[in-house]
Amino acid sequence: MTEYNEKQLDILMAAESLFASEGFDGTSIRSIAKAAKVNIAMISYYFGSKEKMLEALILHRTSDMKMQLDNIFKEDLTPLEKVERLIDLYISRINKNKCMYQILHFELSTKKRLMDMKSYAEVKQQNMAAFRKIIQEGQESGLFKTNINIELIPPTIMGTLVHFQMNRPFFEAELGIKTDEAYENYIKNELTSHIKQTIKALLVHEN
Amino acid sequence: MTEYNEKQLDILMAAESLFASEGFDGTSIRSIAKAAKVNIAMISYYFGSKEKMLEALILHRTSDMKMQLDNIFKEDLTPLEKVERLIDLYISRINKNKCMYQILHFELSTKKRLMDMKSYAEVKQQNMAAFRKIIQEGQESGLFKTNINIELIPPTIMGTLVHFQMNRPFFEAELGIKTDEAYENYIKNELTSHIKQTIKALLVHEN
DNA sequence: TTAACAATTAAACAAACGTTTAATTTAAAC
DNA sequence: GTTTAAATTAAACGTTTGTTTAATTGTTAA
Repeated sequence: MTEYNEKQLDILMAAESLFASEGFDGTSIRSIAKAAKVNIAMISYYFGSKEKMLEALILHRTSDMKMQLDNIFKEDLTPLEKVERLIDLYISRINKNKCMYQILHFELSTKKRLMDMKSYAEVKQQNMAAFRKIIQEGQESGLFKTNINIELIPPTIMGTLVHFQMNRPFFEAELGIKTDEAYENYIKNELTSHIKQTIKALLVHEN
Repeated sequence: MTEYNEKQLDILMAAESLFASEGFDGTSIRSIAKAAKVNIAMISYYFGSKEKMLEALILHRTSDMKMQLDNIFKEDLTPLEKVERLIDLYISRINKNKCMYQILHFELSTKKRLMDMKSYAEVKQQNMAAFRKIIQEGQESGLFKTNINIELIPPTIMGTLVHFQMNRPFFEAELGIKTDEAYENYIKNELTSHIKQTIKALLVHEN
């Protein structure tokens, strides 16, 4: 893991915020330099180019994620509890890294900058492997149904949240949400329990 | 509904495809003109500016969607059949308008070009109202559970599909999908039935 | 103190950008 | 055939873009 000094981190954080709200192509290095309070030449000086800085940023954040993931799945819980724990983890992580996911979303969908994304793909693979293991554990103990498509459950979990975030203005109007706090609370409570309820209904036999 | 001549449609279609794959800021009017085989001045001539052309494009596509929606919900089906029908509609529509959804996704998430999007918001509202009506119908007849959050079901349906599309390279590798045809078939079959199964499990009392 | 290197700056660079101009061609109407 | 307006063009416009240069300041070590 590469280390960055304070000024380099200033640049990366300013870039992250701007890339997320304006897009990579919509953000000039002059605006990044201004936000980070450094000279525009510092970006090329430290990172080589605007594009290499994006790579550095993505690498920086995804290696962060990898560390977070490792600290889970060590406790002794039932498969269902583990699934719920994983949903909580997904949601909090996406919320914490909103900007980075925004950027990743666009960069993944565009063919313009076909950067490696190897680091991100690794995180996703680890995620999927861990998830599959939990589900199979639940299936073997007879708790979970077996006629399900395991690979498509994470898309349902993450997709629901991301779609909600993407259409925030619409749902704020639809649900009468007026403050940032109320919005965050809605995600923490209603949205989280909707996702858990949905996955539970899909997985667990009704008795 | 504004009508466009053939050349104007050429421009709009070229722009749609490029905006989707390169992003709005990543696409130059010169590349659009080249793809549409017109002089670069024709874009300003017909639409006023690059940004106004994007507005025209979004308006053009969303008014298309509004028309499509009206032709549903007239048949005599059970609530569950209607839900399944709606899921099919969602999926085929997102698939048919992949490019436009790509563009909308980015434009909604960015604060850069705060265009009205009134037309799109209308479509979403109509969608939600129609969906709510179906669910309540099912609840009143005792078929559907009542402890559910109706507003969050469309995000689960659409989010699952969009997340799958967004991470296409990952899922192609994960699922061993090698051709475009196999990918489209996977969406038509496995993904569609996963979504139906999930929503059904959430909505319907077992047996 | 001086040598060496890192950090920082203002200025300049060519290239690409969206848009406009002014001239020309095409098409339609009379 | 002439007139009138629309369609189309190449060229130029002024900005903004990402990057580099060359000079200066700051820091560290001998």
